Amino acid sequence: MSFSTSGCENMPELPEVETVCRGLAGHLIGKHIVKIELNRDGLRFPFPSNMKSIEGLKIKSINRRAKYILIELENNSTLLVHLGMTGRFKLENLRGTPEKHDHVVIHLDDNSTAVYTDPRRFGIIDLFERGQNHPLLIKLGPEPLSSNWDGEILHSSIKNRKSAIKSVLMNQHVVVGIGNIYASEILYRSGISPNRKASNVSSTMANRIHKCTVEVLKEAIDSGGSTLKDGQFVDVNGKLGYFSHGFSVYDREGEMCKNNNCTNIIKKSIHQGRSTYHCTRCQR
DNA sequence: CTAAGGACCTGTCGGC
DNA sequence: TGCCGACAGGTCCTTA
Repeated sequence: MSFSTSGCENMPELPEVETVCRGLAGHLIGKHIVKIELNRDGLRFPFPSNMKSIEGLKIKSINRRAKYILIELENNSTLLVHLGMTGRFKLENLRGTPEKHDHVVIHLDDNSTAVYTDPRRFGIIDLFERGQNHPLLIKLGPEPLSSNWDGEILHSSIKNRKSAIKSVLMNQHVVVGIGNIYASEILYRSGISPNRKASNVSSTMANRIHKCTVEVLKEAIDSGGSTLKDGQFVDVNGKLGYFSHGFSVYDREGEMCKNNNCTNIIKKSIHQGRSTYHCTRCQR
């Protein structure tokens, strides 16, 4: 029995990474890593030379920081994983036929495996010791769903920025976890144009963005979590979460605004080379 | 410090 | 059918 669905794309923003973490946690915690199989030298960065040192260690917990998955092991080691654009995990009770982009296979003591697959190889897998600060984690901004972030903090961190609010929301130094899809979704719900200069976002607007960010991300996590629970498709992919959630504006160019009294058509524009979607009437 | 653009990769899709 | 460019959900690095 395999727990992975096949042929799925991956879409890792905070809710998807959170869903992956929960899926991994349910299957990995308490097990020992008997072998780690590396099928290439690295992904975006070379794998650390001491990767084999985690063989024999027990998996204690799995946490998320921003879009990073942190697999905490015995011996104070932490396996850090970033899914990039196309990374995903497949959980297999018995190792199936290797697929083309299966780069890392974690073999567990019950003969199951967790397989990291990533066609574009923008992902990251690294190892670091607790007490150390991993360089990729140091400069990250606050977690959007924590008490370390609110409308006032957002307002003060963006009030001098000249870029469009959409670009700033995706800046992981300002707040973590928001990517290209949820940036559009959050601003739509906030009623704020993605083109608005961040410095022109008032305190009131910043509070609205904060509230809508929390709502949008939590709803997405909930829909991802519900797909994990049904047992039939215990998938650490995240696609199911997106599917059952549905988007209000993302990828809806030319379609009707979903706001009840609005008959406008969703427009597509480009910020920093990334597609943005919004309603010019509902968002100002 | 901020902002903009290129770079890293493969796969897919639409147009000719 | 084949080729070619555009584009895809991330983020680091360089340059101004």
